[in-house]
Amino acid sequence: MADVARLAGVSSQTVSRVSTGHPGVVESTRRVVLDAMRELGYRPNSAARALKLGEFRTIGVILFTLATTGNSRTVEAIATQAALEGYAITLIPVAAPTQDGVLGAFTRLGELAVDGVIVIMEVHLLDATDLTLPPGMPVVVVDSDAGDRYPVVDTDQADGARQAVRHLLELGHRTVHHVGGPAESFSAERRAQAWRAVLEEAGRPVPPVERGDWSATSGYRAGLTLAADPACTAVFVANDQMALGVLRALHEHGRRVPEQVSVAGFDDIPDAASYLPPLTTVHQDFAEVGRRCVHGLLGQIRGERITPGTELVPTVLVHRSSTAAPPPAARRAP
Amino acid sequence: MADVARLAGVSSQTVSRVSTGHPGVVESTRRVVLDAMRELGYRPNSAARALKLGEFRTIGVILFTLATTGNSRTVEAIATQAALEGYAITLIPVAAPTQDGVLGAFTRLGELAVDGVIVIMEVHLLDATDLTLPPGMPVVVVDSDAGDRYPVVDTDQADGARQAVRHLLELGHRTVHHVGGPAESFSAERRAQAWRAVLEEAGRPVPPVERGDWSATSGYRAGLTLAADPACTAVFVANDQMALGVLRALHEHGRRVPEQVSVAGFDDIPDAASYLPPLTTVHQDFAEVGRRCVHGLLGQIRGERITPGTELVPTVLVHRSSTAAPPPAARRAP
DNA sequence: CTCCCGAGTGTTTACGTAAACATCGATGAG
DNA sequence: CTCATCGATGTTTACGTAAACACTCGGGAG
Repeated sequence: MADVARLAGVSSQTVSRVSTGHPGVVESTRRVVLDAMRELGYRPNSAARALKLGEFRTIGVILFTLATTGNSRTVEAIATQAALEGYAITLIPVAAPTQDGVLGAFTRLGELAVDGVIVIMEVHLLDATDLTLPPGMPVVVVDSDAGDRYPVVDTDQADGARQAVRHLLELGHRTVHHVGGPAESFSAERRAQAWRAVLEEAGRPVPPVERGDWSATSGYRAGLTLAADPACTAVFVANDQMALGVLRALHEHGRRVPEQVSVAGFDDIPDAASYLPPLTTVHQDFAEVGRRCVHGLLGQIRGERITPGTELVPTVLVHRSSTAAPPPAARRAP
Repeated sequence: MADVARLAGVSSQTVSRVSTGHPGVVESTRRVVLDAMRELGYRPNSAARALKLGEFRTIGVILFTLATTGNSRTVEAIATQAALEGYAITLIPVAAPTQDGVLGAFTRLGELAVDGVIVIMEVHLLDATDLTLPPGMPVVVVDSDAGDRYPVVDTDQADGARQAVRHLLELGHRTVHHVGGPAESFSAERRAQAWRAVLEEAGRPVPPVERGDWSATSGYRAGLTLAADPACTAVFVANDQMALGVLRALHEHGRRVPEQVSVAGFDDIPDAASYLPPLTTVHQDFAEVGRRCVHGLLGQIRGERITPGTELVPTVLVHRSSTAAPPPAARRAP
């Protein structure tokens, strides 16, 4: 900066004013400074700037994995929105979904140059670990029921599940089976709860839940059990990838979808439209989740009061070809 | 830090020595300082540290999107490996795959606190834009043919494609059709070139290439054309998601896979094992790509000489159920 | 006993920036 | 003509840290 000032024949403070876009610099001076900057290839040192300003203009994102569609799309949305607001994103991967792993990530966070954190993680693990967020660190949580302590942004899991299950009941199915996500997942839990609630409300029997780990392979395993049950005419699967596995299991056992069995998923990943058959599923608006996370976090960073509570992003059921009325034999007597 | 020093009754320099783990501090002193740190909730200011040391211990990653499996898995591998080395990852999303978008990302990069960059991007766009990497900024490129100017790490696209096409020929198919990725993609281009080369080498006819944009939907469109061509008995698709679309198109037109048409993909995304039928595909080792990127970049950061050239990560063909010998009528006369 | 050495700790300084304050010159009102 | 005012620019300072150097003190060699 001093070099630029010397070359431009001004003080370093004027260079600073130009580089931060402050007003009160006459156009001719500004031009000279910009030329000098270009000539010397000057670029501001962000460490010094951060030291001076006390802020990094960076947001940390703590998560387990980018391998699930939901996470990677949420992160992308967060990154895009943050960039729009002039913030960068620092990824803090948790090595393993264990207490130690989480603890390690939070320790690293403490040493990291971030103004706030977005935590994409089941709250169970947050609780199990006696992690200490650096005091005063703004935080927003995704995919968790920590609404009583932190601001939480999340997809309206329950409503999405309700829409899917009601849709299947309205088609005339006597009841709806469920392939759930891992028990530790709060999203999975809420989808399962809503499924159960709709069935109970309608006075329908509640079949036992099959469980998977979100992967297509685990969905396939669950599907094998369902395919063997002739009473099963409708399945609500907790995500699209497991639904893919369920479709495969049903297909391999000669149970046609949707003629004999209806299948509905959750997420509406792009591939779902190309499944065999194209999947009816609950569409999640990941971009909106990302947007609200960043908005809430920047609010805190700018000093707004922290308001715990959960912000829900609405979902919408996308009808495709994997759901239909049950075969006549299985139809419920009126 | 001054407060800690006062409480511990030592100089701030001793606090610094403790916090950076320098030797030459006697155990008793160390303990007192650590206690003081804990009591005051001290954590080092990374901006000041970065300013003093002239390094941020952060790597920037520039990419278009996390929506493709390849990108998100590569990023995850990079993040994990970087964390192991004590580096954080800053994501720099490119708003739009246009020159302006790329330029914007590189401009932001200039102001960002990073010690080096990993660019996950087609080199075409790098070239089209007159972007200026900050001089002296270490860089590693993925998915590009910039090997003459930058160090490049990439999957061995050509060999993977060769394996897939040869496998199909060995099964007895007269030739192999191809559904390629977008023309701007270097990966897509190399897969297509290798496909063509194998066919020409074997003296087989080279059918026209169908093109998609990596999405399942675009694969479906390409598949519709192929399904209408009775001479088509084998297809090599440039990624698994498009292969999913091709499978759907073939299925809807009553062409059975693999009895009538064989399909091979590229990527080996986890879902591919659950397609109908499970997909034969080329497995990419994204984790290894990420590892080598970080390794190469850290080498540069530590001052090793830059060695342009491409490092190829091997691939392996995974045999599943979507490929088989062609129907007798289509079999090639010996 | 003296001197030197080295381990342990303290003091000084600089990293690059921007806020706060100081200065300067031109303009317009009285 | 003088002086207050205001816009443009310069000077000083502090942000929190760690390297470089300085100092102290105990112990061993001569």
